Amino acid sequence: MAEPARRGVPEATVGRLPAYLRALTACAAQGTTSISSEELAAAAGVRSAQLRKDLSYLGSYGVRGVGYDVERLSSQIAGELGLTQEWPVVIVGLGNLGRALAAYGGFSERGFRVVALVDEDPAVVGRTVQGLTVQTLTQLDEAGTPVAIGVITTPADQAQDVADRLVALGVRSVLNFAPAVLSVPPDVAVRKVDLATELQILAFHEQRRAAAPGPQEVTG
Amino acid sequence: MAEPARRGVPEATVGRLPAYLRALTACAAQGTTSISSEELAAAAGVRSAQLRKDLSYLGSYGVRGVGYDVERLSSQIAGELGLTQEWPVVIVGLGNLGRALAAYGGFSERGFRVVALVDEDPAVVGRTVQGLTVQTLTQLDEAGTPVAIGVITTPADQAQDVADRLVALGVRSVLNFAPAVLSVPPDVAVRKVDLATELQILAFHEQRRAAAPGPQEVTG
DNA sequence: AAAACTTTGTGAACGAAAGCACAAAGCCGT
DNA sequence: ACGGCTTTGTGCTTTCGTTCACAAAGTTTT
Repeated sequence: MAEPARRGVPEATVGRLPAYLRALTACAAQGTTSISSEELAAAAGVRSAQLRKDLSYLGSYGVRGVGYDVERLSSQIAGELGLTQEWPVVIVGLGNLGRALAAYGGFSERGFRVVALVDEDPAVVGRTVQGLTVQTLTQLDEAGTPVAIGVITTPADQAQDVADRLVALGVRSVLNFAPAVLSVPPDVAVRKVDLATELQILAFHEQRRAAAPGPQEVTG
Repeated sequence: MAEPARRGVPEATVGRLPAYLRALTACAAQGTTSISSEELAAAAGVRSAQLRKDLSYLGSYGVRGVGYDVERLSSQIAGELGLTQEWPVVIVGLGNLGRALAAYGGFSERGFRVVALVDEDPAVVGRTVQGLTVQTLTQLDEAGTPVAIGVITTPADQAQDVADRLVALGVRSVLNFAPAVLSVPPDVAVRKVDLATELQILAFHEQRRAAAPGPQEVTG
């Protein structure tokens, strides 16, 4: 097991690793112990050449003529994604979306634990949601709870302020659901999920279909 | 106003148009009537050169030495995105996320109207949520309600079946929140929003920080 | 009216990502 | 042990996206 030359996994590859991991997990659940790049690629919705190239960035974990060991590749990817440890997550903004996320089981399922819920509305602060007492950002700060990832589900006009305070708290990874452009220090990672944007992109294609016939696939 | 040579706006550009539109709307609300590419780019979180190139795909709507007319550019982008008409949306799957989306005001705000809510759970079917009666996919089919965009918020194992039935219903744009790879005909547009994937990508960067110091920005 | 200044629009350079195609490497049957 | 078969890993090519840098085009000042 030589040290793989992992100088820089391309961002596009990183974006696909979760899909590979999910497909592998499904395979393992079915009892499959070995899988070819062709099969795994199909399960993950990519081309086999792309899958092999992606995996090559992590090192050589396949066996020529056979394929990949499901168990081995799973733990390799999980390790690469940092899922061997639990990351503490705070959800800021307990509106409809924030509450839905708090209730979502997908967090704990794989390496993430919601350790705090934050809102500034006095009508919500102090209440218990999903077994956690809702607190203010100030209270979270004073409590000194370690937090790695911040999920922002506040209205857009509060998002920047929340982001600033999260960064001050030591959070260096932010998942932003608010429709706002966040400006953060360069060592902070921000990912944006925006429902309205997605719908508008779909509307663009819907609109174009009306004008110019001819099928076209759209990938995320 | 010559016909712009709009043979193919790049997908990457389409993905940024909503952000531009949002920034322009904010400007208009502040009373700004004209804006330079530099300012608008800053508001949208991109480089000015990229903004200008993006806009150039839609045609020339700026004035050299001055900038862009906020009102004019807004309606140009809105038209390009197909936001001049209302798109009927159906939400399938009324779990936590589905209900949160149903309650979310962001739909109607800009050209989208939720016309139906669908679930297969008998305990939910027939109930009224956000002023709409929850129905089954079969009922939706029989009712013949026109639907352009389908939002899937079911568990992963039901997503493909739902997608198939939506496509059969005439839906050609799908927004998929379920962690599953959907296979659809080539003329159907699919966009995927996956919380777990986003968190895992953040975990990757969080993990890498521990190993290799040195700041790096991450864009969505 | 002409000079000075500002900002757009875009050709060209650059870089990242995707896809192709095949040699290398391992299995299996004889 | 060896030949044939399968599948990986990867150099090369092509496509796509971003950034640079500047001429063209407009505004403002004198």
